[in-house]
Amino acid sequence: MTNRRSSTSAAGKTAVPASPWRASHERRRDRELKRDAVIRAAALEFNRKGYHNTSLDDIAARLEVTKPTVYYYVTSKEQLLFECFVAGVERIRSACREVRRLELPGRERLNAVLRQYGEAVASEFGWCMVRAEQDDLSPAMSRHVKALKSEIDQSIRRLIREGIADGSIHPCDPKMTAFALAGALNWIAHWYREDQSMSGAQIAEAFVAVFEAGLRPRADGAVEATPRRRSRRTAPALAR
Amino acid sequence: MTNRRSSTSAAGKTAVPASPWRASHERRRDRELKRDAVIRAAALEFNRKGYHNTSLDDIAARLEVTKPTVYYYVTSKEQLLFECFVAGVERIRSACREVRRLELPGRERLNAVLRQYGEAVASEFGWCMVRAEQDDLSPAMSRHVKALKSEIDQSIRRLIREGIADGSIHPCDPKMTAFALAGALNWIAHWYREDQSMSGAQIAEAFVAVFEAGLRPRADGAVEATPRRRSRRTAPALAR
DNA sequence: ACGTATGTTTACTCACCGGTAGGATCGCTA
DNA sequence: TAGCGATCCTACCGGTGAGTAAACATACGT
Repeated sequence: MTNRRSSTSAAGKTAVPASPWRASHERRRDRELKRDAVIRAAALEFNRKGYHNTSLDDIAARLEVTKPTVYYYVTSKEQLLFECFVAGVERIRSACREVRRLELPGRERLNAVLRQYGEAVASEFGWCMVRAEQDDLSPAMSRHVKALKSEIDQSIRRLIREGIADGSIHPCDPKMTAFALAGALNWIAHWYREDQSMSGAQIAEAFVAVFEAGLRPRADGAVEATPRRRSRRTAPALAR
Repeated sequence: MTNRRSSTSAAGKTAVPASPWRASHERRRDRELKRDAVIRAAALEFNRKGYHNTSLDDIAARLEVTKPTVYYYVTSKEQLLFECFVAGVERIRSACREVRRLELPGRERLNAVLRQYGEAVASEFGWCMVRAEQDDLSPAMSRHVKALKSEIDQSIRRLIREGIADGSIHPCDPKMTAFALAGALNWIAHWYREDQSMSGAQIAEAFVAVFEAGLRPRADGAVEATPRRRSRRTAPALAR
């Protein structure tokens, strides 16, 4: 849930059992916990019915409180969406940062990011992350969202360029390729609700395999880049 | 715009200049034209601001008429969205049908469909096509939408299977591959509004190239499957 | 014991928007 | 030119849902 204010100066384990600070610390901590619960509840509800079809009463009901209580932890419905978005996207951003330390060929680093990306999109915040549109947000927040998305896009493009440079990635147009990869992964949020026959990690892995191989048959007989577990089930759903 | 009722029995060119039927024919034709204009206006407006942030007054304003006039051609806002969806999707469906006649390897046939798919998503109806969610539609229409989407999905999967069978497509999981392809293409609708540096056809072509090649370098030196026209421009946008 | 922080409620306002009733207008036909 | 159907308007209704005011409750510090 990636919340700031996670450190309230000193820790609560200060031996003193009845420290005058403890209570206020615990309250503050409690508050954070509740706030996160509110955001999570919003994400779950947005998942089910979409942003516009979810009222704050719905979210409140899920938490078994009333609407004003929700407003006690959050200033607006818009902010709720924004926080959900951030929660989802933060995971990808950190993956982008982490990967820069790795001394691996570009493609491997890219794959690592894509895997995290896929899992994030399949998480409870995936829907919000993917559907948070400028239409639904104030200009200020919209800009913020756009900036975060753009940052990720640029990271992916850079990884692609680096991969091409070090020969681990087939020469291609970085921009279009990044769009294609991100799009495929983003779309997971649309069908994952209905078709949960695989875990987020499994989906991410399967997608990476698809991306790597491409459609055209390969000269070398390599069939699958990664050992695959077949999860055979009658699987519905589609483009949607 | 793919509208039924396009043939009103006889044609208007019956030599008789003042046929008593002509007027009514022309009126009927006129009506269809106007109806299509309404739907198109809705699509354009949904494009700009999203379904929920577009009021029927907005749509009416774009047409320089009033809301009841819109209702004269359409029974509900929901229907408007539905029609836009159908307009977009129909193009893909017909591509799927057409392609079955072609005596080509599976991959080529798949590519043909994907190209149409990409162009459809980049059209004015792309947004509606892609974003028409069950959340926004009545159960009945939602089912209808789902069925159409599913049909397309199944077509793509079949083409993939056939391609694998005839050796023109690298062995892979048809379901996941179809999801990845459709997702990448669907997502075009999200960024195409902001980044129109390429035409729909160009984007479709670029995507097909990406899909074909895959990320992993190829043993054969083939760099690009299709001769590419570079459209160099500073291009913004990203994952979104 | 008592004021004060914090947390939660009831009860409300207010704007917007989908949809409709009913009337005015225009062009065609007789 | 009276009449009729098609088209489009003004004016309205009703529901919904975001957001708020203010009371109420509980626990905390003193």
